[in-house]
Amino acid sequence: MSNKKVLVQARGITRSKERIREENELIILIAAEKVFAKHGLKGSTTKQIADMAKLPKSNIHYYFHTKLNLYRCVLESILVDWMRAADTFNKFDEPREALKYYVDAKMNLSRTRPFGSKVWANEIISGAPEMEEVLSSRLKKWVDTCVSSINRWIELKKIVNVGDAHTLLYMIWATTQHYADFDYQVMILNNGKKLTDSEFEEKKQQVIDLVLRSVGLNP
Amino acid sequence: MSNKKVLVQARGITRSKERIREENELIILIAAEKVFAKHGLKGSTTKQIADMAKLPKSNIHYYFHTKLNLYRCVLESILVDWMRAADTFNKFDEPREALKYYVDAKMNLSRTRPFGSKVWANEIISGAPEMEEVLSSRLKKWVDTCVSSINRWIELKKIVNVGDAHTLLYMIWATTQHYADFDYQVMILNNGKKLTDSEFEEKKQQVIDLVLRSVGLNP
DNA sequence: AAAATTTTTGACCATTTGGTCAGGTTATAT
DNA sequence: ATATAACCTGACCAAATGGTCAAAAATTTT
Repeated sequence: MSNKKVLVQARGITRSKERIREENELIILIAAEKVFAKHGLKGSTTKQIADMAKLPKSNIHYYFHTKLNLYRCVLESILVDWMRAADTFNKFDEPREALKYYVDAKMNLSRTRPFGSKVWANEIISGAPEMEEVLSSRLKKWVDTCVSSINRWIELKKIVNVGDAHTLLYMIWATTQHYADFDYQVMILNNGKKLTDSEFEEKKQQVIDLVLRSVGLNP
Repeated sequence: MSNKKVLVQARGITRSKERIREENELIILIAAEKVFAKHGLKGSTTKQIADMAKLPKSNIHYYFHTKLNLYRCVLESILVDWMRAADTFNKFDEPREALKYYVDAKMNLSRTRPFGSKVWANEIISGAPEMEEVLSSRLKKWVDTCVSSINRWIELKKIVNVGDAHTLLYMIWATTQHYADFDYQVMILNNGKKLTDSEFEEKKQQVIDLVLRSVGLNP
């Protein structure tokens, strides 16, 4: 019996069944994201996830059936946040605004959801066995519209001709995600201390400036 | 009995013992690098590595004793190449040259040794349990000298003031390694086709130009 | 050519792992 | 209040895994 449940019952309150499912699925998803981030799909064990969630292992299987299914659910839940950040790119006509807000959104995501970024990174590094379809359909489509925007900016001479627009996009992805995926390395090179919020804000602004200058815009 | 051995013996030639060890260790290291790149340390099995090397599992243990030791050897062997590329940065006084040749070297490494880059990425993502010391000693020292160079360029007004020099360094690392670590994603977004050599050369030049412009240099 | 050394490998083992299941508990509908 | 449905979990299992070992085969040394 969980501590939470004991507390709740001591007050004579009962959790509704719907709430129970909702709560536990969220607890497990959050725990799984951390464990998958650190060890990848194959390297993570359901026992580790259960311990992280402070639930018995059987409970994980009760809610998500298999480890692979839980993994897919984690990826899916990350995708939601990811696509929301992606939207910002097409909200602005001017490259200066679009790039600035997109980099800002991506950096914030790296700060607030580093484990999610790591799970994605692991998935892609290992050949995207579970995300192949998402990549070649949803992501491809989104990238194509971005590429069009960038190419239009180039035609209108609003930014420098970068050659292939993908190269710019990859630079933005890689640079912003670096602060999530390689946060441990960043910490070590920051004299062993995690970046403070204000240090992170500084870095964010610097990244924005680097990106703007890289396409010939004066920040 | 391996095919190779049969061939060799059919010609009445015997391999020297030293050569045997050298050869097999290399075969295993190359196989292990591929498997570790795809599944990480915990997710890779000695059986997978053995199959990839086309050797019996016992043979892996004969040469490297444990999986962890083999993993460390793989990391060590990657580090050699990695540090060689790093040297190019300090070979030039002018930022234009230094940045150009460093990005060039890093991009070439991503092209020729993608699996090594992935193993490193996995190691850092999972908190660098085996490479902590290397990171905080060798890498830290190298980064410090780079940061000094960059800061000097800024003082001499040879490049724009980028704020923290680390930010620039991270952008270069992230962007160049993206072509190794996320090669699968790059392929999908390149209409499912691997980048050809000439396409890769184009990308490389575009990355160099982006980096140079990002610090205010006209490529 | 015989002894010593190194390499090779199948058989084996203890442990770990993902997953099942029966039986108990808790909440909800009637 | 009782029946039904949902939730919970310890005990269990078959398969996979890292690693061992003894004995055979190949090579080098004497």
